[in-house]
Amino acid sequence: MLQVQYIRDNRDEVIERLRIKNFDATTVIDDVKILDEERRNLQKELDDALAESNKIAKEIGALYKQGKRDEAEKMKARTVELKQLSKDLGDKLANVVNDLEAKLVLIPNLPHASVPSGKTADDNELVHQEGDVPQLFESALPHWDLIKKYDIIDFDLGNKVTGAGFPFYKGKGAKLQRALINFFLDKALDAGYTEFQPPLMVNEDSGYGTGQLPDKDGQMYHVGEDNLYLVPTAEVPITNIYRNVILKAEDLPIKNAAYSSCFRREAGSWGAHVRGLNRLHQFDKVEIVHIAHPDHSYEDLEQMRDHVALLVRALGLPFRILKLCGGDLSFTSALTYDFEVWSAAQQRWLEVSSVSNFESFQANRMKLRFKDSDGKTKLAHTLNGSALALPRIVAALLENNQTPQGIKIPNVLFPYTGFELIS
RNA sequence: GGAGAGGUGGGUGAGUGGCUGAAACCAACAGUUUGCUAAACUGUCGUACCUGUGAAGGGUACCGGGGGUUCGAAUCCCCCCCUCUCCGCCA
Repeated sequence: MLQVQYIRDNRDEVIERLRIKNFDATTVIDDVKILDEERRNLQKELDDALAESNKIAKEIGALYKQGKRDEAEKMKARTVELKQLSKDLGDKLANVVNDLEAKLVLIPNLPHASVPSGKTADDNELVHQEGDVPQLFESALPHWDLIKKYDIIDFDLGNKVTGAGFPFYKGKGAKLQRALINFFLDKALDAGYTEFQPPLMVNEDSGYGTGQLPDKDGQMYHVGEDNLYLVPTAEVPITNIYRNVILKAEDLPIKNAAYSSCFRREAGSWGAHVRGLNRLHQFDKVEIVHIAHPDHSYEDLEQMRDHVALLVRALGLPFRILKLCGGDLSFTSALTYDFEVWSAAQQRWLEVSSVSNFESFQANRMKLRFKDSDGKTKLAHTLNGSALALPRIVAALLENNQTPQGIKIPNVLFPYTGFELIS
């Protein structure tokens, strides 16, 4: 969430920039200003009342020591009043703070100055495209048929054992998964990332920290018995490592990478366009997370973008990079690049990575700060991106690389798969 | 699952009702000394909010979380959470 102080000092600018996200913030910002002023006034009154209480308590203590019981008893009358007063003020203050918070969480992150205006995904800006679109032979199949033909991924078994969206990977399909994960992780290590294996369940505080809670709780699987959530992405545990932490400036940037299974309920988002591997309840992903100095976070973003491009390129997949327009940008993001690979049999682009700079939006919520060289404690910037998400990469690989003889594995994966063809 | 112990500042750890936002030590930072390193010495050394706003200064809150007793709570009482140890079970 945004910092109150920033809103207070830059009202018009905030409203103006949020227009890019097609968000009219006028009312909520003015509410925030009013509530914030109320909060400060109440705070002052409360502090004054408590200060007087403290002073009297000290005097009473002193009087008791001198044996002046009567005088002490007399002073107690005022403390009764003050106690009631501070209780009332405290209650009022708590209410105002609650209302203020409730308003603040409604305000999206400010888009970066370079974000194009626009309403839908059609307005996203194409910033890069490379690779040749493969020409498939006559009897080429979409991946959901290929996986059956070669018996490498089994949705029916998943349906039987768990339910829709939980496939089994078998034989060379399973090996291919493992190969991709290891390939992605090795590349991350080459690029200077620290590898983590995070817990696959997180507590409530972590859900709030990265913003899945309170709004998007329906998207996570909840283990009620222990009040834990299955991670929708490794971003959640990896970023929450730094919740309530004050780092040193020289620690930045922190670059972490983690492979994890990801669990998403995807309630209400199923349809014809999400066949096969296009959308799953459980999938695998390698995630990269940066904690960056505010002055350099956009350099980090470019670095991450380059890293993801390197991965897709190495796999030989035609891809394009889009800069999301204001309307398509997520609530929490300031700037996002989407990576899409061409899926030859489906004849469509599939999103395989989303690389975002959240600036201090997440950091403010989870109190992720650092001590800068000027001695001041400031909010850090958080960034993350997929590097990469497996299922759609697999879908594109299968479709694009199919030949009458079988599916060709990209060269870079040979050392990991141990085979060159799925036949 | 059973039994017990415990949660205090970056760390160790003192503190059982007012003189404690918190001893001491360690770490860290700055400086003095120094051919270099080390050592020694000196100083600084929590966070948030309000006020002031160039800084300083002042006020309030925070000793796992919440509530209560009291003029006054890290300290007493109640509830909750978490961690550790031993036993049992077990990948």
